[in-house]
Amino acid sequence: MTAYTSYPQFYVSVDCVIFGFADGHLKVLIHQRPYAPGQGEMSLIGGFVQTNESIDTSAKRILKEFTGLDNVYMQQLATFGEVERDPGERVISIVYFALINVNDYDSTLSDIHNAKWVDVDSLPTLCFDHNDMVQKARHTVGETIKTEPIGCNLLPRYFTLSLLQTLYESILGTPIDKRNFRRSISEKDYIQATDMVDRSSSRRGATLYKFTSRNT
Amino acid sequence: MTAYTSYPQFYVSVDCVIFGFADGHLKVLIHQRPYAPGQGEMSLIGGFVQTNESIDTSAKRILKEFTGLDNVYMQQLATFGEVERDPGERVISIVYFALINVNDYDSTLSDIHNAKWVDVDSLPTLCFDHNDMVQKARHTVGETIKTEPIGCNLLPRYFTLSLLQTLYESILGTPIDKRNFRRSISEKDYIQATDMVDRSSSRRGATLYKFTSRNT
DNA sequence: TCAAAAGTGTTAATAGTACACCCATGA
DNA sequence: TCATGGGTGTACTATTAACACTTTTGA
Repeated sequence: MTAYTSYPQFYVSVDCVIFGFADGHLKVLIHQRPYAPGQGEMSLIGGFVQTNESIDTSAKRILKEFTGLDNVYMQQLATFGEVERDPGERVISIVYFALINVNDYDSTLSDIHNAKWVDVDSLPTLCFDHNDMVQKARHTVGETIKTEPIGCNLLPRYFTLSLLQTLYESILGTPIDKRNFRRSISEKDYIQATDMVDRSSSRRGATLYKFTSRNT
Repeated sequence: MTAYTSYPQFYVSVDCVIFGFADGHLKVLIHQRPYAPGQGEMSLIGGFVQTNESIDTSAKRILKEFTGLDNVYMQQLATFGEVERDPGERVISIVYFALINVNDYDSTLSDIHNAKWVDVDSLPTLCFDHNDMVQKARHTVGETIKTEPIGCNLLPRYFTLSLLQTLYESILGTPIDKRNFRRSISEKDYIQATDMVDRSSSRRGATLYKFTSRNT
């Protein structure tokens, strides 16, 4: 039980890159750090691992605290462990990213945590190595969305193909040909048309689609 | 400086999935765990993070201790943090994988550490969650080798195309068509022929190739 | 009637897959 | 002379990329 006592112990934190999609842009939830070091700087959502929880559980707890959400698509990204990454104390940080529907987000929590959604393409300077974390997370989301229907986690239940395309474009950072996009999407079996029509964004109206299995 | 004192601290270990290639098979270096818990069980190469080193540095140090090697291809894989993953104490383990040339391996270290190379396809039961670590590492190596010339780290400086193909087959776990393999490899610019011939494995002799830039 | 977004097919290029025989040599 | 591994090309299929016009409808 005590074979390890000669080894040092460390604070271990979890930082979450929480992605959302709004106004045609990929967004990240950040907040003002409430304590030193870096007090007042902008920061990813994070917290410390507790003794009674696994790191996955810890990530879910933190996400719930800041968004009000359970059952969210979440994935471990990487662990950041430079000695001086946190100028206060040595903290090893395990980074997760999450994809959430911003409409489900409990916006009353914004005030409590000084949190806000910012466009991933115009992110301010964040504390410590948090900008690196976002960059890496964004890259991974981009690679993943090419093959997996993870977009369902960022969109409302019903959505138009134009919105879906805008989502892909904002994640990948490149324009996509409309016809090629629609063909490739329809060859997969992720989504299906409904008989509903959205008239809010065009006179003609656009067919509303839904994901076939709402995978969390 | 003391804003974090109310949070718990943890032992943080690094476990390394060290891959080598010998006898036409992908191998992993494992050893007999010298201390409790799990004393005597087979284990990945690992150690504890020290206060004065980053986690990357820690991984390199551990690799050097067990193989004698510096400047090795190494990549962080994932962090394992179930509460009870180590039955002795709570230990959060950051996993790296490394690709080394088994000929460079200092085999005198085998005796010191009770280490041996075992075929990745007939791995014994390892302690804790180490089998999961190997499985995940192998998957990542397989994905990576499809697009990156990481094979150079597993092979001797000069090698035949047959050996290279065997390497790919052993990593991917599937047979590959010889002509297609040779074409696809020659379309990339990873490797170039030398004027040397290897006669050790065939009467006719096979052209020896080398990687164009020896990336570590 | 027109502005604005929705919707729709074809062609060319590229990448990937399947497949079988001759070559050079030492024993 | 023959057994062994080395070396080579072609046809088919699937995937990806490029590209422009018609439809619907509310203002």
